[in-house]
Amino acid sequence: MGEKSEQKKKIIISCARQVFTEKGYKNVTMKDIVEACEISRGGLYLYFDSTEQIFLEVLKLEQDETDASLEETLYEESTVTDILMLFLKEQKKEILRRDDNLVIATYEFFFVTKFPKKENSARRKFEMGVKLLTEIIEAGVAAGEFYCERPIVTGKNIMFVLEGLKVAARTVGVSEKTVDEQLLYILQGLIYEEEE
Amino acid sequence: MGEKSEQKKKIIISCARQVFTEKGYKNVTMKDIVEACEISRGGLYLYFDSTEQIFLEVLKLEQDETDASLEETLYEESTVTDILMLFLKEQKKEILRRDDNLVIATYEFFFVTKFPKKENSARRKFEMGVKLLTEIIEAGVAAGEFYCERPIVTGKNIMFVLEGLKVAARTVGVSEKTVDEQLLYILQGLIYEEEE
Amino acid sequence: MGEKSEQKKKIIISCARQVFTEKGYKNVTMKDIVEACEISRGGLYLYFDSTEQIFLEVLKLEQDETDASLEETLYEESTVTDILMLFLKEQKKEILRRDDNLVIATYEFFFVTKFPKKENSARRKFEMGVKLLTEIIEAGVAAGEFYCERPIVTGKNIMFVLEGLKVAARTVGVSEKTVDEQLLYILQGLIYEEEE
Amino acid sequence: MGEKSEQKKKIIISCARQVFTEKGYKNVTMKDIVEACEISRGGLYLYFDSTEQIFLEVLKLEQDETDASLEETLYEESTVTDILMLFLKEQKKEILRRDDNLVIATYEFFFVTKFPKKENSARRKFEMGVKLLTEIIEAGVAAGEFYCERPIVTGKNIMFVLEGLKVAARTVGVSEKTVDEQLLYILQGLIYEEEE
DNA sequence: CATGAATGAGAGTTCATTCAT
DNA sequence: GATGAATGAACTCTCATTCAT
Repeated sequence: MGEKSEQKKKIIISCARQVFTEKGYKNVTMKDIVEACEISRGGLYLYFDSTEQIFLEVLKLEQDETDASLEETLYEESTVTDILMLFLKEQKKEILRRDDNLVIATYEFFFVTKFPKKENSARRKFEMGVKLLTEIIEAGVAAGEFYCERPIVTGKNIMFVLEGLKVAARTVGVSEKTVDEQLLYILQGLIYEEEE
Repeated sequence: MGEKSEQKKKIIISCARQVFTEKGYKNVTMKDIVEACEISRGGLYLYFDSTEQIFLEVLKLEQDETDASLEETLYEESTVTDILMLFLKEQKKEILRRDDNLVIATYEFFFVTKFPKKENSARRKFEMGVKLLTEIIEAGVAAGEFYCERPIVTGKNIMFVLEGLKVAARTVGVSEKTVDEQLLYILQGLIYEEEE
Repeated sequence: MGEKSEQKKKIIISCARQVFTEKGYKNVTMKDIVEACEISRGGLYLYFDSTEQIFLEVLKLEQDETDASLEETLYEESTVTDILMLFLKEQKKEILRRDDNLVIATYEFFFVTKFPKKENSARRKFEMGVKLLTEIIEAGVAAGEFYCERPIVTGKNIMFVLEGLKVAARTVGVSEKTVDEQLLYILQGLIYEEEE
Repeated sequence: MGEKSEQKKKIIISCARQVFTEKGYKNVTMKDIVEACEISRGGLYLYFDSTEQIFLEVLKLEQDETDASLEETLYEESTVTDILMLFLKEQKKEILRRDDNLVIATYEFFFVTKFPKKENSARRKFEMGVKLLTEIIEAGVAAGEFYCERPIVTGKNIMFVLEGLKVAARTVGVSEKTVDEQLLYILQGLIYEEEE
């Protein structure tokens, strides 16, 4: 497959992403994707063999983009607290976002497929989150902005809270107020409070 | 429907529960349930119209049982800390449980079905968790065992962490060590530390 | 599946037989059979999973019928020569029969499927033919009607000639005259000629 | 089409022959041939429109080669019996040959295609076999080596036996011993036995 | 001439749902 | 009420064939 094919592949992945966003993972058929791409039935099979394969590519693309945007924006901020707040703000967006949103499909996917533990991109994403938070916290402690005894455990804790919020938002429902409340709670748990 | 019918319905729900436990929500077909119940194809339709309906009943049953068992066991303990620890221990079991386990199916279900907000039993369960934790925390504060400024927010926070752990255990994988670490972290965040 | 199902199965096999007769083996699709049976698409799958399975049943039925008819008719004759002639006459019919005829489909089937040597019904049929001929010849020799040194080898030889005629009739074409000529040749090779 | 095209055509036919040898006739798709030839999909259609057309060319090539080799080798032998034995030995090879072998595909082809009687190369081959055998037998009779009343009928008979063996070898299975037995039987039927 | 991406008809298969018994 | 055979819509996947480049 030449360059052109790569181009086409990307278009398919992009259309498919939209479909997964709307219907989740398991509900999506090859036919859905065919129709979304305005491609022929057989045409799709030239590039991909199954919805699973396509979804994996969607995830890969997703990850690359996330990685890039994180790096880019985070380190422009001045204080560690600002960085953390920016991170949490991004998370808030992802938690509450209703429209363009792969979160559900991703959960479904990892629930259902017996994923080969390595190459599990969700895990990578989670671990990167923990690492990032840990670094931020450590930097904050060093800068005298934060108080934290075990940054790694706290980092993980925050990631679990965020994960819980994401899921809850899509199952039981979570109000923006609740999200704000929780993010503030996280922040306050870290910020050094002199009066204590 | 007479008594006999009620009886039959219960049998179906019980068999179906097993199926959902094994295959999640979306993967389960009416055929699967028919086979598990050793009932006739048409017979099943006398009681239920869809897997969705059946799953809702499974959830309802589940809830009743959970409610009952919670009430029962919790208030036998002596100290508030003990009660909290017992609660967390139960949660740990649910987080790590691999075999008999409706968690995945439940998530899937609430992801996919545009749930009628009322009657959302997952929400009720979550809220009950928050309420229980809040009560425990308040009792703990009153007893001088805990320190906590806003019990409700902390209660929610704990529930989100637990939710995050549950999901993570089924997607990216979570070790028992990590679970213990997080539960301990929760506990330590509450217990009044005099030296501070 | 109860008795009624058995009934239905037989109807399907019978319709399918017709289809195989007309189109050979490989050309037949499940759809063809569905249409021939005037059954629903899914209905067929209640009874059979593949054309292969159906064809095997057709063959089985075929065999049973052949076995029965052979036994029945053969032993009514008076002299061994008459018996042999009757057998050959039957074979002639099968060689030349153009209309109701599974021969081609059967060859195709055994060409293409890597048949489990045992359970190969074509083999059984061939061997039964050899056995029958051998017995006839031996009886003929005993009765002083035939001359033959090694009845088994001759029996096989005759079966191979008949096999060759059958195939040739369906590939290169064989005239009735040629068939008669060959059958006569076989007969003359056996009948004791005193003048020699 | 120029010389170059002829060249290409031959390459295609040669590759296709290999494919037919491995998969029979009906199982071969244009795709298979495209892949075997390492030619482009569209390219193949410049030369041939269907697998049928290609197979016909394969057969033609086959025939030319067979013709040539027969002529060449046969008439080097000294006695008629030797010539016949050589012929039968060649046939034995073809009967038992498992690997490089178009026999099955050829049968399949002539079963399925409603062959235009003329241009039926299988028929030509069969008739050439009969003619050759008849000549050999007649020569043998003239030389006093064979005894035979109607050489043409006997020639046909031998061809039918060989045909039967070929088919049987590919359907019900035939041991080498059986082939030898039959070839010997043919030979003994011809050789003049003085003691009689 | 040559390429190979694209098309769409059609085969195989599964399942929710109905309905005569 | 209960049964399970039957239906047909929908999905997956393959391949002969075309056509812009």
